[in-house]
Amino acid sequence: MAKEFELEAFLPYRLNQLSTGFSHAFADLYESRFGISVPEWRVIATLGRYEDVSSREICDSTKMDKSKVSRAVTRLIAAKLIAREVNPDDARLIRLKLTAKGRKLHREIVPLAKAWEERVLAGLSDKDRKRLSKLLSKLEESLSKAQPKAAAE
Amino acid sequence: MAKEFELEAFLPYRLNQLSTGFSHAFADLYESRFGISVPEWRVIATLGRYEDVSSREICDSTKMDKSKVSRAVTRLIAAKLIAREVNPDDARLIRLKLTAKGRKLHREIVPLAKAWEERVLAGLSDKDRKRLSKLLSKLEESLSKAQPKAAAE
DNA sequence: TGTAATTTGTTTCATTCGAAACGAATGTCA
DNA sequence: TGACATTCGTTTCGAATGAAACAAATTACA
Repeated sequence: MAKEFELEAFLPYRLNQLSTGFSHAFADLYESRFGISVPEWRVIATLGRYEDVSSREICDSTKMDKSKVSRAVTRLIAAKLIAREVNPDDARLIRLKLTAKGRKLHREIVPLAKAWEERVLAGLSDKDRKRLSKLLSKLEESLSKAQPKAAAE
Repeated sequence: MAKEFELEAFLPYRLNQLSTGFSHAFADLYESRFGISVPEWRVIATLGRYEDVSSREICDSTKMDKSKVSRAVTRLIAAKLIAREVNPDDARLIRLKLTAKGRKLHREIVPLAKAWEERVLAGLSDKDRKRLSKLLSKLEESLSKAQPKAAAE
């Protein structure tokens, strides 16, 4: 029965430190330059990959709360970075897509993201990177099992 | 020049997913049972290891914002889980320590944390766990370099 | 000394958060 | 058809957030 407990070695704590640290560090890079926030960047990134998606699909894919997505979408439309279009088959679904301005931003920010990630991972060998990715996948899998919400049945 | 960008493979995004997912999953376990929040649990965990620390030291060690720590400390004192004591050498520093009630909570929650972590890591071999820990260390190191705040000079 | 700068912890403020309530649209099923 | 349930996206609401202002205590240093 161990009585010592080191918060610094505790997995959720370490992940939290890394997550908030990296998110802020990267956001510092693009927030001032492009005037978008973290949730907005995620919506842009999603639309850069999949055109014509609905808010709900963005929720699913980014696992962001739907009110968060709704607010990000509202701001991005106001900034004319994305456009909405009602789905003729289901008026509840709204088809979102990047505008020309949004595509331009996406083209500029993606290399920035890649360069930034590269710098963060600079100390890791190719083998280390693969290992890291694999281990994170295992954790993701473990999380999805632990989360009763996702495993709705 | 790759034009594809997958948010799901982007490091800060993955870390954020894991971090918020795990934090919530674990918090669900103790919030209802012990009536404490995430920042409060961190303060308790820190005081469980180091007695007689000041708020500032908790800030340093947990990397939480000082207003966050201040609020957590206020609530924990109100709940009689920790006690404050003015440092006779420097009246700005407040020596915090667990009360008997706080130590009891700590004794109960630590095994819970360990068991929970064990469950999350269940799919990983010992070797994988060591690798994960080492890789996270490298990322932590990379982050501390990238953060100009910490490297104040 | 004494004055300015720094440190510590609290509080204020505007913003952000997510859970829940909500309206509108669609689906289900008798 | 009609009644009820469900889904999608927005909005409301109370709580949490972090940056900045702040008071009190200490330190630096002229």
